[in-house]
Amino acid sequence: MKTNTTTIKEIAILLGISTSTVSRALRGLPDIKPETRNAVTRVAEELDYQPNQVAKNLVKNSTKTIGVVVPGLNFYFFASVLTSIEEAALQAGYSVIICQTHESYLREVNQIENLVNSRVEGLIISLARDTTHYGHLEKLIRKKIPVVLFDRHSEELNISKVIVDNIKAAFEATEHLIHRGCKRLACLAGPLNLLISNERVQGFKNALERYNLPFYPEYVSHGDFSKEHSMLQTFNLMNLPNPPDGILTISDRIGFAALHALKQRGVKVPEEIAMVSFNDDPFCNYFTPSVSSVSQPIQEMGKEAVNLLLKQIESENPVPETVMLETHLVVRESSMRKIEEKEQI
Amino acid sequence: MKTNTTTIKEIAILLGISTSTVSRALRGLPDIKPETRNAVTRVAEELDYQPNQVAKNLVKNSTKTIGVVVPGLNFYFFASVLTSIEEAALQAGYSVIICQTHESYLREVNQIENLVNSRVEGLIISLARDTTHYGHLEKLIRKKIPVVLFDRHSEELNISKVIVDNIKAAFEATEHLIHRGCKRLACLAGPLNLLISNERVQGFKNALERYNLPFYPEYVSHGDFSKEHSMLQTFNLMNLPNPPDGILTISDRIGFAALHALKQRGVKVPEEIAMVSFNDDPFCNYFTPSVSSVSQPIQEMGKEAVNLLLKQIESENPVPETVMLETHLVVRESSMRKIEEKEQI
DNA sequence: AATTTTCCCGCAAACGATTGCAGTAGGAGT
DNA sequence: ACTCCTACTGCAATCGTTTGCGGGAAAATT
Repeated sequence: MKTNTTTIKEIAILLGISTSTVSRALRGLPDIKPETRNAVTRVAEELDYQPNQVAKNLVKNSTKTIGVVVPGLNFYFFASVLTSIEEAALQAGYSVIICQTHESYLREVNQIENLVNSRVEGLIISLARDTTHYGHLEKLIRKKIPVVLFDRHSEELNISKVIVDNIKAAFEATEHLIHRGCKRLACLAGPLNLLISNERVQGFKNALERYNLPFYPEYVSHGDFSKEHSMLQTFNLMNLPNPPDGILTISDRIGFAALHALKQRGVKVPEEIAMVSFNDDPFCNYFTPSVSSVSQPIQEMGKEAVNLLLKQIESENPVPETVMLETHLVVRESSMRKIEEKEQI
Repeated sequence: MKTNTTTIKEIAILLGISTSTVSRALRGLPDIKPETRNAVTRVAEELDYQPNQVAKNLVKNSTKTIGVVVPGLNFYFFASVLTSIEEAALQAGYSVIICQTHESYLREVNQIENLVNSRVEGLIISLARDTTHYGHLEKLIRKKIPVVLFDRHSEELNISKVIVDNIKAAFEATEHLIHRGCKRLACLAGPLNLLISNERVQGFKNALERYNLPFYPEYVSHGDFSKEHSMLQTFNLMNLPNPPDGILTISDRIGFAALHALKQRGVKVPEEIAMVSFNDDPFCNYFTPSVSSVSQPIQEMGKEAVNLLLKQIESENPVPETVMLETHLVVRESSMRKIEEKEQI
């Protein structure tokens, strides 16, 4: 259907003046006689004039928008970071366009291309699960389009990032399990090509090593974050001849599914198996037992991502920066088993 | 920083031909000599030419985008509908711009205005909690901008909608509780001005009436969906001289909080209090007891919303349509109390 | 050889705004 | 009466595309 849009030209014709005068009048520029200004604003009001942002963008050669590309909105973590990104962007006078990749590499490439074609002034990206090569991102660098990666990044890329020390975070979470008396520790990880997953596994391993606990490869299981897969991974762990007594899951999505699986099996958490997870989803509180989880500084991540991006947009010759933020472990019931005296730290 | 963008003009100059030829060559239009076409595509490739969507939109006077405005992305329901909207839009060759209102009326007005200024070709909207007057939507009608409301709508507006029969859904959920032997039914509702909340309360009342159960106003409690408020509402119910033995919550967010509160009080669910909720969030499965909930046809809602919108965009004189979709109650543990013989239906 | 047709390609306007510069009218200054 | 400002306003170019129309050269027809 044909939309009713009034243009600056129509106003100009109606008043018998030029479009430039109308434009200036509407924007409150000086050098416009009060009477004409009033006339213009009155007519604009009457005709419900709304400036065409598309035309504005073209002439200004600037859209004042940034694109945000995330794997999905169904995850607490991304939905929340996104909200804080939006907030920070708004403060700076930018609007944001949100895109989901649904973990697909192809979609990621497409979405980024579309955003670039729509002339966003910068991109904040968290990589899809399936992204293993980075030509599309290198292209952005070549085109000098400001980019900031967060959470799901890649070491290969010389791009600004805002991340957390996943190795340290996982180390501390594992350490906590060890302190609570766990001896046979398992880890439910994500896909093999996902950096943050591997980093967390690394932290897990480091902790075992530090505390002289044996590391069995079969105790580290990789999955795709799905509920089904995660539960399967958990069952597999339980079917081992010597099941673990502590599990680190590298995401709440996995953790919740694992907990569910354990419940189905009638395993007592934390008595028989203690558990720590990642992301501190608000639902952690709702579970019985409530779930211990590594909390990421979501607000700050969004804010920092926007900061880094704006810095790039504004500076003439920006250098990639990496901002590393602090995590903290939120201890809840799922990891609080009673410990014997001698083990207490 | 200055972005490296190549324009059609640069290609034209480089090849000593006109921009129109370049434009036609790139778009595969006829009437271009194969050699020139090849030359153009080669240079375009080399220079990483990406068409400026902004300019395209301006001349075509069409953006092939639709705007989606939702209260927030943190809710399973909206995040999911959104995904299915995106899917359907993509199929039809449209991209979507997602906006959150964070339940604020002002934000809703702003976001819609921005989208209109950016010349989206239509809007799919679910109203903010705080939206009580509808001038901004009536303006859209006046401007003949296609709009579809979903879920959170208003009866005052003569606009296309895709909704569910909330009264019926709540009736059935309540009926189910009655069938499971509940006698003193309570309802945890949303804000007083929220239509879907009131509809669900109405369905709740209808069921009580139908089954000759008394209705006590103090058993219907209104809140703002927040965890804190919802828990408080639950405690208040429990503090009544004669606490309920069945609760209908009009959203999982409220339901989960209520369940949490009941657990804190040591109330046995469903034995002492049975519970049914709304939205069928996947987390319903994870709770102990798992939560009975009214499932909404999320996929269809998104698809239908896009359908209705496209119909408006394409037709010359569209009439508002209302699509009402079917819900179904998913019964889980939270409502399955053992019932005595005589009560069995 | 003259005419018609076909095949390519370019000119220029258009989309809806912004903006540098020029121009006009009226009043002030001398 | 002349110049000079000042205060407004309009012209026209511009942003990067698309597109209707016209035109020239080569090929085909007569």
